[in-house]
Amino acid sequence: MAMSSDLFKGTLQTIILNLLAQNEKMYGYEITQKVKLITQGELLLKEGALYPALHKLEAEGFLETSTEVVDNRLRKYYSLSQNGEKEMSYKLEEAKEFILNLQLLLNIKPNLA
Amino acid sequence: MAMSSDLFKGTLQTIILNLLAQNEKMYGYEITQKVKLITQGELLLKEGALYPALHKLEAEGFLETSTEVVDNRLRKYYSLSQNGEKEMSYKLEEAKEFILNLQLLLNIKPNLA
DNA sequence: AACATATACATAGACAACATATGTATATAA
DNA sequence: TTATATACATATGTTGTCTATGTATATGTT
Repeated sequence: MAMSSDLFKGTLQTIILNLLAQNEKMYGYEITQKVKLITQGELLLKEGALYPALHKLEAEGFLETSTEVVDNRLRKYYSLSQNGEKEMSYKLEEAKEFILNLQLLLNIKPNLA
Repeated sequence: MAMSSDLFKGTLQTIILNLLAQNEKMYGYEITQKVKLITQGELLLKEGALYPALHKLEAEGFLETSTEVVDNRLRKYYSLSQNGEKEMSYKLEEAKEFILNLQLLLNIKPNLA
């Protein structure tokens, strides 16, 4: 990643799982571009961070893969397994708690609701 | 730290600087208790994380120290230097950006305003 | 009196995450 | 022809935090 330094450490898995929850199936390069788009270029997800994270999530049984060849280039699609959906829900709640606590600690106005 | 896993990685310096911006001077143990109180025990700041972080911030010139003896026990008070105040402002803005981007990526409703 | 817990500092070593750098390969734009 | 975009992957290094350990005093419990 880049720019905002290492604040995103620890959130990468949550981000990946959440994107896959919203998109059904995605391939690695697509994820990097999606993240870049959503954050307007402020977060640049590097291959050295992404691919090991994907492999780990797959090894843990949270992701399933299928490959396609497009324009003579390989695409490895990832999608959430059932366990992956559970893990995603869990990590999302955890992230919400994290954000609230961080806002409290930094004295930032928290979400109204 | 504990509980919410390693989500807080990368935010510790920002948290410390911000607490010192709000409290003028604090000692290490006090910081751990303050964090525990604010997060209702969800974030437990460990000495192995806190003290190295304080030493690093001091070495970088962001913190100044003074010692006092209370009840025969040493207290090492930390306070923000001028550079520390600047750094705090910078890191706070960075943290706000981070939270917004994270909320966007996780499809969580961001702060209204 | 003995023991555990709270207060208060500190460091050594392990681990995990992410960054940097590098590698392969095809397609397209300049 | 060269650079950039697409698309995968891994080896190595750095860094932050955690675990564990150490010292020492004060207080609360049994």
